[in-house]
Amino acid sequence: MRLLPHPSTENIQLTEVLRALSDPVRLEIVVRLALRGEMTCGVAGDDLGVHKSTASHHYRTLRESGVVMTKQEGRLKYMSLRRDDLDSRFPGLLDAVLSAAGIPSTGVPVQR
Amino acid sequence: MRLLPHPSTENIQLTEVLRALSDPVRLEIVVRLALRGEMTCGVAGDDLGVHKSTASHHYRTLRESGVVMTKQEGRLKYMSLRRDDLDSRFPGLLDAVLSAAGIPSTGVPVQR
DNA sequence: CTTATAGTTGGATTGTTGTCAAACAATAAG
DNA sequence: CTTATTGTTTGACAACAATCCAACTATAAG
Repeated sequence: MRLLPHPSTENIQLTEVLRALSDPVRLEIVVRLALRGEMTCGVAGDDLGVHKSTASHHYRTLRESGVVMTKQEGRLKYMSLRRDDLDSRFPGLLDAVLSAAGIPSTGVPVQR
Repeated sequence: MRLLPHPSTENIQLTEVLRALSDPVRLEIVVRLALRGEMTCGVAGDDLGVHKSTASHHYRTLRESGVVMTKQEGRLKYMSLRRDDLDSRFPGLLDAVLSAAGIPSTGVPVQR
């Protein structure tokens, strides 16, 4: 199992995250990851309406911005949302975006 | 007093808002508006390190994406954050972004 | 009317981005 | 070893975006 290069939590930049999320194709990938959890690139990129190489570029943008974590197992690559990292760095941001994108709230701790 | 063309609340698009907020110059303008409330373009764009025409383009991007409202009075143009519109369309999003950008929470109703 | 102020517009430039297609790399399976 | 699968890389291209400068518009003030 190999891990690909990712930014550390403290190096995740707000504007880069917002930019990563501002593309409809990437946002759809993020929504899928939020709904169904970790999945392979193939599944995440299925029926997106773009070429697989285009999708691959989007995976990279999402990884380099710190939005997703990717690990390789065999010939598959598994992507997952970096929920905890994003929540700790930018509390409430991911939930607000997912909710705005039509996803039911995920029961993240309420701030009192 | 004149109003410039703005998207209606229901026509504010999530990806456009995220894109508008993903530029450091525009995010700084938004932060200023959040901290100090309505202000003229001149004040909002002071000391941003970009030419005034560049700032003007950013005002337009912010307005067309639905992030700010602009009204003209005399020879001045006043910009303000469309807080209520953004909150109603994408609850929690603006607060999360502002908080991530280093602004103290603004006492928006806690979700229970 | 002339001048100053506030901001926009258009052109030019430079760099970035989203896309596809084709070639490639790496792993797994026969 | 050969073939199939999964995903990346490279090149090309068109569209877009950020920037500056200069010219412009509109209002206000003298």
